[in-house]
Amino acid sequence: MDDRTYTADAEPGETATVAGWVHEIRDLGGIAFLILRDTSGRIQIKFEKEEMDEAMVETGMGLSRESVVSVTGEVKEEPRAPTDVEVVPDSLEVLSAADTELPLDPTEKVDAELSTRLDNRTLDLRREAGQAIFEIRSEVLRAAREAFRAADATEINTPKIVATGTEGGTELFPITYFGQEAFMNQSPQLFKQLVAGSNVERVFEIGPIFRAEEHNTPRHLNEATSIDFEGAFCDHHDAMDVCEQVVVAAYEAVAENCEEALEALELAEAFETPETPFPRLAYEEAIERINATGELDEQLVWGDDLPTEGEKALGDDVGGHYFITDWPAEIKPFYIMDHDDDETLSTGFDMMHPRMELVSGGQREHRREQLIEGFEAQGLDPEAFEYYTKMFKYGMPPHAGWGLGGERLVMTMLDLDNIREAVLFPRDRQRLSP
RNA sequence: GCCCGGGUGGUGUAGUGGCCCAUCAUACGACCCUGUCACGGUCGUGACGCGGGUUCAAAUCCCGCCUCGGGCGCCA
Repeated sequence: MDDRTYTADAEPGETATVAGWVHEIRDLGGIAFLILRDTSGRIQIKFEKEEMDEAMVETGMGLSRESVVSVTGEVKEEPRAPTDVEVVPDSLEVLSAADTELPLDPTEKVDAELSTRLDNRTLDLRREAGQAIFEIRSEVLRAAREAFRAADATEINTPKIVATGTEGGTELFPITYFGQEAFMNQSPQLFKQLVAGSNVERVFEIGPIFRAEEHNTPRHLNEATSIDFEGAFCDHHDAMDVCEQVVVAAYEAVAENCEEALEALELAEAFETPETPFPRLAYEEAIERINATGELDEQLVWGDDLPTEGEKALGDDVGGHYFITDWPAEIKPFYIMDHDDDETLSTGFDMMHPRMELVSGGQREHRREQLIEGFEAQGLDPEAFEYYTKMFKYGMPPHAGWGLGGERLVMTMLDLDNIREAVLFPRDRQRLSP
């Protein structure tokens, strides 16, 4: 198919072969128009029935929507055509005929529910808006990688099949590993720390995480893409700086390189890169501001985790991305370091979009004694994490890092209603296929 | 895990006890139409998630199951 021309590249005056899907056929009687769609756009094919090969016209007029065809003919300038050019066909080949009844309508004359769309993702991605989300997602990941490289971080890949969980917190998917009990990893946390403790120093990973929580919300997935950073000789302030850089780089790249996709999503006008620096609110200030909004029935007190309603009230109040820092030590995991001068305060931070939490991070506990105490305080057996704690005996530098929900980044960036829109084949409480 | 709300032609919907052998759009089939661009016109095919119950009468009320979505908790 070397000689195939994208519909967007077809130039008047040349003979070209275009190939794609039958988007629509408008048969006006003596003349008919076939709208052919490919990844680059659409082009009109004109059929003048009295003047063209009878068999070709018959084949063309008999095509069902979404059939795949290849058309060769002269490309002509034509002001009456939708793109100002049209193809006058010499030959037409049907590469794959489609059933006449489609499970969803790629021309978008009729809506489809998310569930129907996910069951028929291939057809769903023939819609401009469907394609646009994943073009943008790809750009977000490209830009994030570039920003990490600019921050001297090395891309790594850590195991997804593990012997023990990471933090004890969320539920894990159990699997059988050659007769041994094993789990799907919920986070690269421990492994990226082990690499940050090497000469590699600064690492990032973009990969899947698995969480077996039976939640059923528009912002949770059981298989998600985590964008992780960990850097040796970094404190939580440095980690927040990198976080901000990566998120802003993603927005900037999308604004610059995804104009068409943003237009397809009707976001071209409204799209804005968040302003930096993101405000950094101490936890204490955050609960005070939430209380001051009066949105909550009960006032928050020191030590409370932030309820969803409170996060939203604060998000509306702040109006953009922001960090919450200096959490009470007791509600952050054991591997997060506490402040030197106040053990009740953690160096843990969250980065928030007004709609939801995007990032969780902090400076890590690199002192082995304290780390082991932390395991015990959280009811975990340090013995089970020997592979991890052992390395803290051989020179573990101070280090910090964070994890960013990739789908949440795309979802909030594009103002999607449901996080499943940002995953090709989402895994949720009830969906295991396709 | 707890709680709430849905499931009607291929798709998206109207219908909350009789007006329904079920509305509308789109798709599909047939016919007409030489510049459409949501092409238009005429005609036609096609559906009440499953099982049980209440009632003279059930898409509509009740129970169970299946299935989808949402809220909370928790989190990325």
